[in-house]
Amino acid sequence: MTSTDVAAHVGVSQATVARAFSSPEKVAPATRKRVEEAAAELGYVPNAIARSLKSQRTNIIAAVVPSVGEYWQSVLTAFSKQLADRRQQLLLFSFSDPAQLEDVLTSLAQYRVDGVILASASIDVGRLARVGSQQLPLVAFNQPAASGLVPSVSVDNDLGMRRLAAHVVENGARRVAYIGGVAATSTDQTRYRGAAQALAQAGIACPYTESGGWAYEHGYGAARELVELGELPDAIMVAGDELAFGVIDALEDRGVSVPTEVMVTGFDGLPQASWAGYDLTTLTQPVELLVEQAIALLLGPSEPEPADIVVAGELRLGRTTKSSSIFESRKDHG
Amino acid sequence: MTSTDVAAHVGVSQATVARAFSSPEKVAPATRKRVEEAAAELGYVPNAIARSLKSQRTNIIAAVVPSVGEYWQSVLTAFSKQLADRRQQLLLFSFSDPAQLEDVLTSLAQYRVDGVILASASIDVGRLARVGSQQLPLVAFNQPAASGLVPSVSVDNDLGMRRLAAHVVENGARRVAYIGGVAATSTDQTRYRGAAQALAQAGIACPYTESGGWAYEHGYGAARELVELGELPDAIMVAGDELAFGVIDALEDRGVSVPTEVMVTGFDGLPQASWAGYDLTTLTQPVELLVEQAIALLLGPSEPEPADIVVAGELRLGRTTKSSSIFESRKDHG
DNA sequence: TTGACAAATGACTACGTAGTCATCAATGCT
DNA sequence: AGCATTGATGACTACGTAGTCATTTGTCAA
Repeated sequence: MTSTDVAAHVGVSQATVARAFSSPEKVAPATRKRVEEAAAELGYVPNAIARSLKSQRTNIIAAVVPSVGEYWQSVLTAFSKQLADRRQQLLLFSFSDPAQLEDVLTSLAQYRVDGVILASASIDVGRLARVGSQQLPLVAFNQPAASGLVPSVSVDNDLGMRRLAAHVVENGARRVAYIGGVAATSTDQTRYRGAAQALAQAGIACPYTESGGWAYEHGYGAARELVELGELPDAIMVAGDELAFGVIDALEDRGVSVPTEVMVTGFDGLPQASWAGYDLTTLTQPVELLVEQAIALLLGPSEPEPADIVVAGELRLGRTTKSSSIFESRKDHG
Repeated sequence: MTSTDVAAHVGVSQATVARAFSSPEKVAPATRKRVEEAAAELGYVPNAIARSLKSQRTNIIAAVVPSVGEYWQSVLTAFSKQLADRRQQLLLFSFSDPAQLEDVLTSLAQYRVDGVILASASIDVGRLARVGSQQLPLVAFNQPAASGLVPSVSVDNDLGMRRLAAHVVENGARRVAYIGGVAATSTDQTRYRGAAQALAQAGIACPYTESGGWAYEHGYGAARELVELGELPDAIMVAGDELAFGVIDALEDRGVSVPTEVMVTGFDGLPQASWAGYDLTTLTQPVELLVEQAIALLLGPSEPEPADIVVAGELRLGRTTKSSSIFESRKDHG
């Protein structure tokens, strides 16, 4: 069923049928009505493939996103919603292993999408630059390393961690440990640096432990080791919420009470951070806003010149840093 | 940069360049090599849009998925992974409100995808039938109502709930309450029926409470009301894991201990069910297997005649139904 | 009444590819 | 040597649409 078929049925030319759908104002109301009725009757729907070929616009945005991780899923949800509002479709490319990225980018290139959102901490800078060098509109999402190379949108990792650090210090923490995700990623580095520097200003050291991933079990494992080594700090700052959930569960499984004995902070502001079971102190990323900015960069009127948009997050205070009496007394003396 | 450009550069015809990419075995090795080198040099990548137009296959599968819900996110992840393995792309159509479905299906029709996965509990049967009546390959995912109308793949909701019910009875529960999601959905109905019938066989009633949604806060709210009404049962069977997390947190927030005072079961087997903080007894859906079956139906060699594939889930026993001494004694006397 | 002008529509073509068919060279067989 | 067969390649065209340009129709004013 093509526009030509409909045209024959109505007794007009194919061009008129095409116009009736793509620019209705150029067709006389009476004609338009006849075309629409015939289309409905025959079950005709414009072919987006053919339109894309002719018009050189697909109305499709590709998202390259890691296939695991609570955080990325929430980002994906936001993208899908906001793109739908703008009548764009989302072509999803997910990968579990950075090694697959090569394949992903290859098949991505074939689809002539209108833009690409690159969301992953683990894309190395070289590859990024190569992708960016194509004429394809591209936005890096929450990838501090992309700064300057390609347009990017991120939460203010540094500021966020500083605020969390200030908060735990204010609540009386004097010894602080940091549990990171993957040390090789720029996100991990930026966050740790923020925490370490803020703590250093208060004269507090901040030893770093790499958990090796961003998932619950990585956090659980890292915290378990910390407990087994003894010497628990007053607070553990964790690089991501999902890790933090694992840290909390590992602590409590071993009889270490949060926050009475150890405070815990996260980062991301996942929905689960607000669940009563965790009620985590964390930095909530304004995901909707970040996504909005990313889409604006992509679909904006002009070519997005390499712009780096950094948005501040919001401090969420949960029970995991409620100052206990121990810390309170210490605060008084400090 | 088109195949014609590459052809001119190499000194062969456009047809040969096209063949070098789409069916390399039909091109002499030497020629193929020259074409590949020229393509790499010029940065040529085949245009999937044009190919789709010509070949009438897009290699794109559309997924229509609710934009919220932990469960759907895990399903989506599985689809995206498995489709990538089969060199298919995933075009994502998400919706937060069933009213948006009309729009979604309209734009979906334009893209001439090779198949559609319809994953939602809240698509009404009439609409389903209408979509199914097109010649478009379609699979309904976890939608009991689709049976007979369109090919479908689901977990065995009935069996799963029966097994959970048997388990709580075995652990000594005598009074059981059921918290559902959205009563109008077939998933909710099927699950409740399974639980109610299994419990009836043990002579136990199973009052149903609708929570009004599938999210954490719906479960939390429903459980809070249950507590405030007093008369707590021995066990609460919940229609979904995410709801169950809310139920557990609501109970413990109000000083009701799980499982000592009340047992809780879920359904779905989300990753978080295995987190130590919840360690939920639930029915784990074999998501990877379900997805595999759905894709097989879609991409299978023949037209998928309306087949209903039902796969059994796996019982996961967590601490939320560990039989306490109270129940143990009761079990002895039972 | 006629010329000027706008609105509506039709004819035609290009977008980039892949499949069909034809052509040509090389090989194997009798 | 002559013929059939196979493999490699080129010419050509269709896929379904939208934009360009030309043509027709209708309207209004002088």
